[in-house]
Amino acid sequence: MARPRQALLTRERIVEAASALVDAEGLDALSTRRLATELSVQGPSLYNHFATKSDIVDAVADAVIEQVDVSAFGTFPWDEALRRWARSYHAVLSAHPNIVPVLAQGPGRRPGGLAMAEAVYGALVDAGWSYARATHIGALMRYLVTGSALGSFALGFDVDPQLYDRYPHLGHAPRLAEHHEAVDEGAFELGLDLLITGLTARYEMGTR
Amino acid sequence: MARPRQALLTRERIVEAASALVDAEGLDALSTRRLATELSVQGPSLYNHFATKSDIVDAVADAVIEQVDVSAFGTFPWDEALRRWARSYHAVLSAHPNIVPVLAQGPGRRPGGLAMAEAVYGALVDAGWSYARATHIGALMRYLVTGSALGSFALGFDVDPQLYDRYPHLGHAPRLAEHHEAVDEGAFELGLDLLITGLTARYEMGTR
DNA sequence: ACCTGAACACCGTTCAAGT
DNA sequence: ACCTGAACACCGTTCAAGT
Repeated sequence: MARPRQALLTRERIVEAASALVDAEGLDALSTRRLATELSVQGPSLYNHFATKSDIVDAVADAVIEQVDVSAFGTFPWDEALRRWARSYHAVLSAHPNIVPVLAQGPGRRPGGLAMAEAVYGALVDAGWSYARATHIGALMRYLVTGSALGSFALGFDVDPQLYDRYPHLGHAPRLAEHHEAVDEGAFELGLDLLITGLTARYEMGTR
Repeated sequence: MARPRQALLTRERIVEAASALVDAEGLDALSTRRLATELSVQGPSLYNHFATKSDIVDAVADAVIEQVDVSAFGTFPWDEALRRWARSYHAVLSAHPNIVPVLAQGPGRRPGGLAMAEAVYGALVDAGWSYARATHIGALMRYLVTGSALGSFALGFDVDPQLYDRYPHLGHAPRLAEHHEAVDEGAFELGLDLLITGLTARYEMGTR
C-alpha cells in the first residue's frame, strides 16, 4: 500500500489513540511505533500529521485541559468561581494522572492551556486583584492541583510493612493505600479551603 | 580489560555522575550508556552496582531529599517548624528541578524520603494533630512544594508575543520570564503563608 | 498528499567470557 | 567480584520510493 485514496489517519484519530494509550499504560508506553500499531499503520506515517512525538503529547495534554470547566468565572464571585474551577481542574487531572507531568510544565503554546489561563487571570484582575497577586494566585492553584494529581500521597508509600520498622511514626503508612482516595481528597479539600478562606480574608482587608 | 584489581566504579561515584547529568541536562539525558561514558566504562558495567536504571534514578532522588533540613522539628513549635522545613524543601527542590517528577511520586522505599516523612508526621502528631489531619498536612505541603518546583509558572508561557493576540488578559505573559524568580517565589510564599496561617487558626480553635 | 520499507543513531538489559 | 563485547528487542526520526 502507498497512499490510499482515503487517508488512513487524521490528527483526531491519532490524539484519541494516544490519549487512550497514555491513560491505560502511562507516558512511557507511548512510542511512535506502538501508537502506529494501535492505528494499524507503520511508525513513520505519524509524521505526515505531526512534526514530532512531542507535538502529539502536547495535543493529548491540551485535550485534557479543554475538559476543565471554567464557566464559573462568568457566573460567580471570584472566590466561589475559583473554588469551582479548582475542583473541576482537580477532577479532570485526577482522571488522567499520567499526563500531569506535561501539564505541570505550563501552557507553553497549547491553546486550551492559554484559554484557561486567560479565564482565570481575567476574572481575578476584573475582581480587583493586582496583576502581581492575580499571577500568584493562578500559580498557586496550579501548584496545588498538579502537585496533588501528579502522585497520590497515600499511594506514594511502599506497602511492605517491614520497611517501616525503623520509623516509629509511620506504622500506618503501608495501610494508607486502602483509603487513598479519601486521604488524597481530604488533603486537596483542606488545601483548597485554607487558600480560598485566606485569600478572601486578605481581599476584604483590602490587600489585593 | 576485564576485572581490575581496584574496582572502577562505586555506587557513590555512579550516583554523583548521574546527579550531575540530571541537573545539567535533564532526566531524558540520563541513559545508561551516556552515564557509563561519563564514568569511562561500558554501559553494562553499571549493572554490577545497581539492578536497574530505575534504582539509579531513585538513588539520585534520595540524595536530593537528604539535603532537606528537618532539624526545625526538634527545636521550634509545629507551625514555625513547618514553615522552616517547607522553605528548605522548596529551596532544595528548586535547585534540582529535573528530579522533581520522581520525588512527586512519593518516598516509595527511599530511606531519605521515609526519614523526612517520619520527622514531619511525628512532629505534627506530637503537637496534637489527629492522624488524619497530620497526613493531610504532610500531603498538602508536598503538593505545594513539588507543584511549584516541577515547573516554573512564570516560565511556563511561550515567549512569542504574537501567541497572545487572542487572549486580551495575557499580554504580559511573554514578559513573565524576565522576573520568573520573583513571580515563582511570590506565589510559593503566598501559598505557604495562607496554609500555615489557616492551620494555626484551626489549631487554636481546637479543630485538629 | 500520504503511506511504506530501509536506514541511522540511539535506548535498557542479559549473558557468556575474561581476569 | 567486576568489567567487557556481542546480542536482543526496542526507541525517534529521516528519506527516497511508491501511488
